[in-house]
Amino acid sequence: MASPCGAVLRRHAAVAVLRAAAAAGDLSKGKALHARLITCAHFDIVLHNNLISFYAKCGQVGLARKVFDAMPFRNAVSGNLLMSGYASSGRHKDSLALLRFFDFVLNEYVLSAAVAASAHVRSYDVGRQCHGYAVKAGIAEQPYVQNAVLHMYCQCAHMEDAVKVFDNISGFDAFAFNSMVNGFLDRGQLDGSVRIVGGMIGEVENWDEVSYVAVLGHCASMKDLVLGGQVHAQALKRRLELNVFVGSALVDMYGKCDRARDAQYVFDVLPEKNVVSWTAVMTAYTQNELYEDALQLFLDMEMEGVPANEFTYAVVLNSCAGLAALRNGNALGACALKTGHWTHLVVGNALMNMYSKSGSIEDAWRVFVSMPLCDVVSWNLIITGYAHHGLAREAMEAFHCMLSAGEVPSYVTFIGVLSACAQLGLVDEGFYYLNTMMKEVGVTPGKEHYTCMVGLLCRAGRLDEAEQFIVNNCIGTDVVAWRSLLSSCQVYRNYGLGHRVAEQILQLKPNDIGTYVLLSNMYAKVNRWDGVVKVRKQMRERGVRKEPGVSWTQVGSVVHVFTSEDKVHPQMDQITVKLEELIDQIKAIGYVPNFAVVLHDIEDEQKEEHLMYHSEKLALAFSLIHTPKGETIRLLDDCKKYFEQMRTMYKLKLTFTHYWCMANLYGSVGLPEEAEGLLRSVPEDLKSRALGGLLGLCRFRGEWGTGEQIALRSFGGESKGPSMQIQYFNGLLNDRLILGNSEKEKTDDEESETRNKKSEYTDEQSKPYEACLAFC
DNA sequence: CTAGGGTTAG
Repeated sequence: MASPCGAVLRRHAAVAVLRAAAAAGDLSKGKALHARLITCAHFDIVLHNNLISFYAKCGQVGLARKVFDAMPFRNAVSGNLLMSGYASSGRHKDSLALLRFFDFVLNEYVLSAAVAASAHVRSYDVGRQCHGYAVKAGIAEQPYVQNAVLHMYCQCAHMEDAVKVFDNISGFDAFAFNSMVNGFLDRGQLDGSVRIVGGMIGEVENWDEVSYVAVLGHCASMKDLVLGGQVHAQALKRRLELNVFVGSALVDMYGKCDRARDAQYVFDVLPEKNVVSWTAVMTAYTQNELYEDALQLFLDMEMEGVPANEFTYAVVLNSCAGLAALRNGNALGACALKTGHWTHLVVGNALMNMYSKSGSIEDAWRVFVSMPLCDVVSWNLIITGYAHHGLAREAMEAFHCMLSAGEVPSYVTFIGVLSACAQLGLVDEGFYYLNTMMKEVGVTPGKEHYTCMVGLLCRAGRLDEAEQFIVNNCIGTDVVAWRSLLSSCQVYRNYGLGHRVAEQILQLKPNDIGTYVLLSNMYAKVNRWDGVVKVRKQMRERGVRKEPGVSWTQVGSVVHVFTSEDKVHPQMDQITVKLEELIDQIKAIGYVPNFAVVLHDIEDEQKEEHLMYHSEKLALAFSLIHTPKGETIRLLDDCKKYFEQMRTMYKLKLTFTHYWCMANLYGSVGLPEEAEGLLRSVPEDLKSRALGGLLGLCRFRGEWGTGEQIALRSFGGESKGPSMQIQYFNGLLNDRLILGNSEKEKTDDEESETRNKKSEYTDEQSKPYEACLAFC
């Protein structure tokens, strides 16, 4: 029997049950009650609102909406409940769309929800309108509204507006400070975040855990390990280091400050690890070049049953990129496809990066065209990827596509574009991009761009202009720019300028081996042996040594890394036996042992050992033991890394020898496509000689057909006629060794050394591998 | 019957 009093009682009971069901997440209990209420209850706004609240908390925002739509009268509470329902299921757009249907006055609750939704969808316009409404309604000063507005301006990248709101707040409010720090960090405005963090330091006792995360993010961006350590100490004091958010932020901070071990320690003590903390520690490893450890952690994570997300895939793919581990990268790409993460922007970008760094620009392109959406990073990857691979025309074409797609080029874009211009010798275009277009899009040229321009001028043989350019643009203290000029001086045999440049560089006291090699070579060319002595002396003083060689290969799913004189590999005995066997075999067919070219003298008795323990040889012997007959062995080492650095980062003018060695290395480890691709990028003036390297390889392997094809293709449409090409190829067949035709082929390193000592050093290090492959 | 900010990628 329904009486008014009974109805009220029942309504109170129903509200209590709904709240309990919502707290327990018990959808069916609440639904059953709803069904009963429809038949017998007296419905008012409060009961309706409770139903909305219940459905929203159970994640059934669609049902909550049905209740809302069916209400005869609604109030601000109904609106707010529905909006927060949409917010918690991430449907911020739908939440904003509701505003048009609200037939009641918006209060501070609804407005802060609306402003928060605008922040989520990054809609400055809607957010500002809401702010205006709040000002008119006189509730803009309410703390919740004010903070939501402040956060909205930060998210929508209008820091000027945010600062205005921020300045209006009196006293210390953790929320406001946190939003400001994160806003500045997202925009990369470190000066701004320094100011805000400065204001927070005296208020540590008022920080909440989000403050720790924000300030740690600031330390990570600034690489401020001193402040970071202090924040860590404060977190320990308040037992916050075990909080998964704070812990992950600490891991990230240590990783970005180059402290991988500290990052690992923080991670290890975390009692609850989620996918973010796992990914953060993997990132720390990757950024500190501990790629194998990062990949191992990925497996550990899988073992723990924590599913990877798109960021995880991005990180492990970057580890693969660092290792040039094409097979792992491919497999991880397949996993990402299977788990549905492939379509994420970050995964696509990481895949492109991996393929590009592993030498397969075609695959990078395939990923690029199949990505559902791309951003400026994707375009940069494809442009710089093409430029890296010596495909400057394709790089320029991609750049023009980018412009017509309406994407705004960034700092990185112009590095790729200018280096492509340098490869193509497009001086005027280069200056147009530097002086006109970069201004138009608001990118301030940096050292990298100026260095590209130096390379461009050098490439065009305008060495004096290049020198002037260095001086005019105040990059005279940059060793890289001078190095670029110095190597060009050698190419163009301008030893007068070269000598001057060498003196300049010497004054800068560089600390990398490559520069000293160039310098000593330069002095040797002009017969200034006093200069060579000076270079050696400075090198010793600065403690510059040749870096130990590292090579790696993949057998099954494991990447094995070898260093020179490696003695720790568990299968070292087998490897040594195999290696001795191989060396005996190739000695029998006329191989004369060569020695690694180093700048330091090797004692006679150590020579044989150096030969034996050279890292590439170890990796090769290992691969041969473990790889089925006929399968391709992929062996990569620092040569590739150094080569790419010389070519792209330092913008060095490479000599024929560099290309030859690299192509030969690729060929000898079973990557003839890479060798061919590389040789296609050889500058015109060096082409015929570099081509000889690849043809020689074909000859060595008895691949006549391939050799002929390469000869035809590489010369096709260019200066020489077909018959000449074949003749050239055939002519090479008669030489026992390709390098036999010139004494200039010695590596730049040691030319002076060889001249003095008439020693047995040559650059034919790759030859034994060819022989090995011919045998096995 | 109602509310805010955070960690991982290039």
